[in-house]
Amino acid sequence: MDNVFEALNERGFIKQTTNAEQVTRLLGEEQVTYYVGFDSTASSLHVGSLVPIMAMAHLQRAGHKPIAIIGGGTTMIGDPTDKTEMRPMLSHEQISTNGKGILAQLQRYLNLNDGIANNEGAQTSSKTGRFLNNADWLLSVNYIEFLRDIGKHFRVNEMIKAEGYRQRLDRELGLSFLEFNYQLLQAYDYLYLFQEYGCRLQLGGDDQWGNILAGVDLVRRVEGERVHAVTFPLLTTASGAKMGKTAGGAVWLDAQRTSPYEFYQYWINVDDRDVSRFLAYFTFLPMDEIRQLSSLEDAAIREAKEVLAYQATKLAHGQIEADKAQATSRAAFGGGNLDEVAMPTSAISPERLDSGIPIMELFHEVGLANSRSEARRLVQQGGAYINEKQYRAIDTIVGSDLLEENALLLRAGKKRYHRIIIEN
RNA sequence: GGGGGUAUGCUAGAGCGGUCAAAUAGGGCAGACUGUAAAUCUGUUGGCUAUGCCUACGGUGGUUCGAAUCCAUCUGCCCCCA
Repeated sequence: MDNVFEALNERGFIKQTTNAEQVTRLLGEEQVTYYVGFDSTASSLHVGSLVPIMAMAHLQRAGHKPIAIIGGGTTMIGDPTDKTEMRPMLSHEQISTNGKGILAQLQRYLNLNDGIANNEGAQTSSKTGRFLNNADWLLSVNYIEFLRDIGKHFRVNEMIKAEGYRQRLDRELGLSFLEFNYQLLQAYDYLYLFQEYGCRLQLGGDDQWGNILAGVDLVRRVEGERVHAVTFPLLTTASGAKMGKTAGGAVWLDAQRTSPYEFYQYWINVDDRDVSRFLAYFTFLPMDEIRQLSSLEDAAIREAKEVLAYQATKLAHGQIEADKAQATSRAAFGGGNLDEVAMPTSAISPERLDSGIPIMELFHEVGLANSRSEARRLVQQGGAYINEKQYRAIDTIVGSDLLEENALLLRAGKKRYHRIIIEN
């Protein structure tokens, strides 16, 4: 059987490692406990977090044991490395609320227990991972002890050489002492997880390399043990944008924020040049199959995109939702039967429709336009369709005469659909 | 602690006291072209009971017939000195 590390590497997950050979050997010889920290500034993860999640899942499938932590303690400080400004600080309660949402999402990909609440949980196997909040150990840290036990291992001279800090210092942007400590806390996380759970591998985005290494060093200094680090490349789309950004903002894993259909559409609409990379990252399909899909050209690339969208949606929302999303998408764009399809739908009373509704009001109400003015523009510019017929007059009144099989199919622009059915 | 600067629409960034809902760029949206892709071109981009009205240029007060533009003060951010 292939070594997981090699498999990950083949899929493009590996950017830097402390030592590729040693990591490979470690993963081949024993069950390794590994950890990844997740941003807990929101109650949902977005597709950008999918890279670490998928990597964790590959590792767990190979028999290793994950720990996912949310930065209840560190988020309260704000990581200075990737930002030119401070990150927002959140309250403890806020973070643990967010954590619940994040855990639920991670559990779709990983076999994880809430390590905080029900550690005694029933169906745990040796692979079952943990979900922890670093606030649990960071908040109780005693400052003097921390300085003495941890702080003494850090050289300020070295810390300020780090790219992230240096940028902040060079630009005279200022770096608060609070932020300067971020690295120590993250390093301490690693030490703690090593001591408590025998964690010997940390993974993270490449921007975390410095912070992760600080942890590796700390473990070596304190415990005299060699632990490892692996980073993922930071994903951008072919057009240079950050991964997972779309018109309406981020693409979330939470079905409430980004519906499975929208999620599916995100992947379908991915840039051609991103397809093969994304298949490797965001699906579990064997590489042979991915290579085959990647060889498709021109319009046929859409087949590959469909596979990508279906697989990614299935992972995030389950097969049933993925099937629905696919059917909807196919119907909407492939000329299939739109009536049978699950798309955003709302109901309207027959009385209201009988008395007629201005087209602007209708498009605004169902969310295809954010305001009446926007709806007006949409109509004027020829982007408003009802039952696939374009309406350009802003004084159009939509009445029951337009019903087809008791429903109205609204479309805004080329891709956004909404169906209206009659209430009964 | 002292001195100075800055605060504008989704973002960046212009803005003479009237003609500013506010230049320009990016982003977004729509149209054309396409493959539900990219690139390109065009239009559009505060709200509304819509040839007009309302709300907006960090907060609050003031000067003025009239302020995003002037004054005072408060707040945030930044810089210099200590």
